[in-house]
Amino acid sequence: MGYVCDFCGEQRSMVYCRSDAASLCLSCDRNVHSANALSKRHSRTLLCERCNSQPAGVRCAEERISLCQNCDWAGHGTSTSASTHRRQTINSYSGCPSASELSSIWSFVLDFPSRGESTCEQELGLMSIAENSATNSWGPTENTIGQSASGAVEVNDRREIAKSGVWHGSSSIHESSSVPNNLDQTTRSANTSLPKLCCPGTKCPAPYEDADLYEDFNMDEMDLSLENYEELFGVTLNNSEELLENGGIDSLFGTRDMSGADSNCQGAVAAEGSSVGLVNTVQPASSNAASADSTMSNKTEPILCFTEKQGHSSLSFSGLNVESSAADYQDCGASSMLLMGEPPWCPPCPESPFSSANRSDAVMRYKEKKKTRMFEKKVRYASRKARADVRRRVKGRFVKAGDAYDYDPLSQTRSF
DNA sequence: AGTTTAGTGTGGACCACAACTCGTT
DNA sequence: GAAACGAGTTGTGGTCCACACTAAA
Repeated sequence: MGYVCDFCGEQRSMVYCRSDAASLCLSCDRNVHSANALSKRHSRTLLCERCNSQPAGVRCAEERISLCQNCDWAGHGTSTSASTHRRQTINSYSGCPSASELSSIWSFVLDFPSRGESTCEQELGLMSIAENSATNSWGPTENTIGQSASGAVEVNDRREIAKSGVWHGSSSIHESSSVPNNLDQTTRSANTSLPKLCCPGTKCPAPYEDADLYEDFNMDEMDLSLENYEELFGVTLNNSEELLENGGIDSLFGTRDMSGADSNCQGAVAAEGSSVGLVNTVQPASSNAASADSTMSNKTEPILCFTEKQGHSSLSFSGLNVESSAADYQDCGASSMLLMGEPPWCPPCPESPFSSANRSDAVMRYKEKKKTRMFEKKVRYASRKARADVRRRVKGRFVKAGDAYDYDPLSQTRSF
């Protein structure tokens, strides 16, 4: 069970989609989840390599295996030797990431000991980033890469970063310890001409000037920074709480749609920043009413927004300076890739009130909170949805089989 | 400034029935 | 304890409608 793709039944499954409760190979994952705006929002993660039926939550660096919670507990919770294994959090993504992008999320994905030879991987390698940047709906990729000279980030650079597997800006793998930061050169060069990120609530000296600070940079710390908005930005916690209540980081970063003219990031100032990794990761996004709501309802409140205009990137907070418009987002597709991991948004610095313990506590709290909250309608039973999708109706209501209908989803015809 | 009207947005109810849950045998 | 069975419950999407809110007259 779970060894082969639930969709094609041929390839070995690699990722797990909770929404569909399905294990898929990479190509089917891509096919299935590029079908429509809703499917693009499905959150997927790697499949547990032990039980092959559950979504993996961690990766054991020692065993080089991705494990679900149960298998992780079984393997590491009991054995004293194994319990010391270094483990990385594996988080989910949505949208239609390309091969490069996937490999940047899961830097280890290409050297799975047991799966490296599958067709999926071959296909993975064949999927070109050009194809995706031009055609897929994974956010405004064409806008976020290939910057001007000042931006100094080109697609090639990005690919190199991806290859290096230490693109922590987007990787959801949290390995904060001591991965050599190949990003240094790129970030340094980029940072010399790009605005610096600054966290008003903290006293980070020359933030992000030191490329080491990028080391731990990914989305969950972004979450964290919002969770601790007050400390970080000196605004009332209510605002950030409400922001989170209303969809929080998901809406801000386009993991949900934002439709219509109201979806523009209502302004942004305060802190501007950019990072090579982040440029490709934090994508403004797309068009979801819920998200629009959240944005709307908080439009006078601090809003964190990433904007990209003519090669200039800026990551912004608050709600004043409009650097982006709805048009910027409308092409983002339903879902930019959502990367959840440990977010090094505001990296720890000596003066920061954030001790690492507090940080991890805050991350835990936020993750717990996020887990228990339903930000959007989730289809629990795909089979029921499939049925409902094809059922005939009268004025939107289901009708008995054989009865007259005025709407047939399959044929769009009427029986009377 | 206060009242009325028109327009817009939102959320809940409704429908049939396969899938699911749970208790009983 | 496991399996089979039956009864009750749940969840699915498009449409309608009541209600709340806003802007204009």
